[in-house]
Amino acid sequence: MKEKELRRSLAVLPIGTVMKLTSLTARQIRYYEAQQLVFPERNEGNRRMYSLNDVDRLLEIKDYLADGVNVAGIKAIYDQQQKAAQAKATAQQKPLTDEDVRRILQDEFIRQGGLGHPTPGMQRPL
Amino acid sequence: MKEKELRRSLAVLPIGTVMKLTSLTARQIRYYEAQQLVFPERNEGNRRMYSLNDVDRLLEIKDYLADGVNVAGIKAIYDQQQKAAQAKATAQQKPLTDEDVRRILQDEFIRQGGLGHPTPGMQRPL
DNA sequence: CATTCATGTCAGAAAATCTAACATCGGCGT
DNA sequence: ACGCCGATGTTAGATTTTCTGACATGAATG
Repeated sequence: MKEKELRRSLAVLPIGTVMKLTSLTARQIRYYEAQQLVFPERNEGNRRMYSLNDVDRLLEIKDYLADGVNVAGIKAIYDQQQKAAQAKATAQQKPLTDEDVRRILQDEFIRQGGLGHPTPGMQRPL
Repeated sequence: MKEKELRRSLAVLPIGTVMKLTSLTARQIRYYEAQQLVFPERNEGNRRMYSLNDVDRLLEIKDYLADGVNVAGIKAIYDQQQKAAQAKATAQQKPLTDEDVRRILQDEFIRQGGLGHPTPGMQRPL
């Protein structure tokens, strides 16, 4: 079940796609980031890249706002959650080793090659 | 299990992302399309948009090529598969109605709002 | 050696995204 | 009523990404 989590947290979506998936405007999405509600990555060219988890979170934010919760409230909720999660993580140390991550990355979603640009000549030997 | 299929076939990835996920160059990806091995969608601005299924297929193509199968061979394989799938589809008619699709779209991945841009004022009534 | 296949590279145009600034609009306290 | 603030709209100019089309190349092959 670990590769699914990785997949969902891979930042692969540009803001245009996220706009369509959430029906939010770019303005809104960037504003929520400025308010520390989402934390998209940036690609080499400084463009925001979102994961499926980010999309989920944006949809959540939209729900909260529609329910009358303001941005500060939402941030408080997330800060709360994060503190709880952190405590839990501290409890059960070392749940996933670097070795695990490497193995997973070489798996289905990113098979032979994947994100770590291999040298151009790299090919399965025979 | 149907929404997973939909998710995987949603065209949400720009070519830059696909390049990273597959370690293919834009040139290669476009060439495979010209050779009818993949069929990305286009967005309103004519940019290619890929689904996770497309990524899988590109990784497959990469494997085939590494194994010495040329593009014509790969195309033959896919044409074959498609013919088989089509026959099967003809056999069991109407496996998924438009209604089903609509219901699924309104579900998890694209929840309230989703792709079908609702009017700006649209909000859950109270 | 001339072709063909798969890919590289380049140029110019168009689309997408970025930041920063200013505008608007609804609610709310005074 | 007034002014403030939170959330969003809009615009401008710059930068990045992607597009198509053309020409180049290296390996294999007849």
